[in-house]
Amino acid sequence: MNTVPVKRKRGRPPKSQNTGYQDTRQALIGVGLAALTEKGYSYTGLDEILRQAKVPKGSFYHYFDNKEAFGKALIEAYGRFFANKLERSLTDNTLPPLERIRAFVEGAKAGMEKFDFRRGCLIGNMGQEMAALPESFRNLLREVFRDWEARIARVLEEARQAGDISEDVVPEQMAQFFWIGWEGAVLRAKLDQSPQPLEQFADGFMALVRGG
Amino acid sequence: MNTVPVKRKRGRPPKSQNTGYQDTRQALIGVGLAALTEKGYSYTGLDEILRQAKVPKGSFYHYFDNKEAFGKALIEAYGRFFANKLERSLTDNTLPPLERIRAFVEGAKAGMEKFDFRRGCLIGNMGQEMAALPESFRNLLREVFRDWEARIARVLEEARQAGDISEDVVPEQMAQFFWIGWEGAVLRAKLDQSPQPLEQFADGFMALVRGG
DNA sequence: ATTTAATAGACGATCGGTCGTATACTTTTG
DNA sequence: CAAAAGTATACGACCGATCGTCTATTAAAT
Repeated sequence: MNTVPVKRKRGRPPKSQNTGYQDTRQALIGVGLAALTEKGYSYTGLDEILRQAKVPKGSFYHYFDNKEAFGKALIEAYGRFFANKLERSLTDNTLPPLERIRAFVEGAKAGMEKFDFRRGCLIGNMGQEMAALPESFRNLLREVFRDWEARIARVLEEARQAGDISEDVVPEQMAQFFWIGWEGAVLRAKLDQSPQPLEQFADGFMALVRGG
Repeated sequence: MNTVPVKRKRGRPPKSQNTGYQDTRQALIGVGLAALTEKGYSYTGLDEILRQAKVPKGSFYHYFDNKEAFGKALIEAYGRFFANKLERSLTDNTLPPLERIRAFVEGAKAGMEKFDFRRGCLIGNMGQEMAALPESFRNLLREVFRDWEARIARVLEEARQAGDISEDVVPEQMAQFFWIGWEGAVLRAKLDQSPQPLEQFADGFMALVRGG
């Protein structure tokens, strides 16, 4: 999630040494992800991101139309990053389906702990901020949730067919329940600076799907 | 939650007509609650609150030391307001315990609908923002949750004794689970502009406590 | 020579916060 | 009891810092 910035001269850089146009852009996105998972969109100023990425202010608007476009890029980047992380746990066929969800939870716990529970979920942060955000973000955020939901639903369906969970749970509904509560748990973990809310929610969720 | 502002003359107002010192302060808090439940602390500027409350800037700093002190007053005001609302549902003895929680959920649904799902929970908003907030807010927010938790736990204990829910649910733990997930549901309801996440979570929660 | 990637720096708006002053009520004092 | 002193509330101009954005300019690439 971090990219090393480069010291640049004024004017167009020579082709030889440059690792390409994407470097600066990637640096901005990397720093942006770190900042927004921590403090959200509204509170994070461009200056701070630019300073951390060591990218001059004038350059920002070369790579992005405005802050809104930057925000969209971050949503997309985070959605992809997280879907990937999720999929790594959820497709681990050495584990039974429910254990894979558990594995994701453990991974997330470790991830939050690593940053002392300062960083949460970028999508959750922005969802909460929605009233202060460009309306164009709403659908992007919802689509990310729909994607994540589908991935959990698939695993629950597997669990159902394996007979690990009650016959009458509807995987799609349970998956929605999972992400609703999960975002709440992340929020609370940040507030309490503890993994306990994540565990608490995960335990409840497991009991729910097992008990039907 | 709203207070009507009055046009004031310069200087200290005469005692006869004035409804007292608390008027301006109350107007600020009323407008502040509306603004913060919608957009959070960081994004809400004092100027906006002052404009809406029709209170000049100079007066603000007469009633509050700074924005931080104002924020604390809002947390307290909201905590009290909400605990009250909560208690009205939870002590309705014409209903069995679990139905009272359901009643709260219905009330909250109506409340969010009334404002087109723009306003959420001030405590949840600020919890998510915590990384961008004065550290002094953290304990206040946690205390509010502890208070709300105790109230739900009490009802769950009643339900347990009435035999409405599984013997082996631990009321305190379930109450924590409730608020963890509830804040997630409110977040999602704002994003989706729909009461469905609130229902979805409530249904799951009910199934969980019943099933043990 | 023209185009394009990249930068420097300034722009107006707004941020939280301060200050001097106007007015009304309360307390102290002679 | 009246005048003076002190306090409570209100007002809005102003401050430096920072916000997101934009224009002019530089230098490499074609």
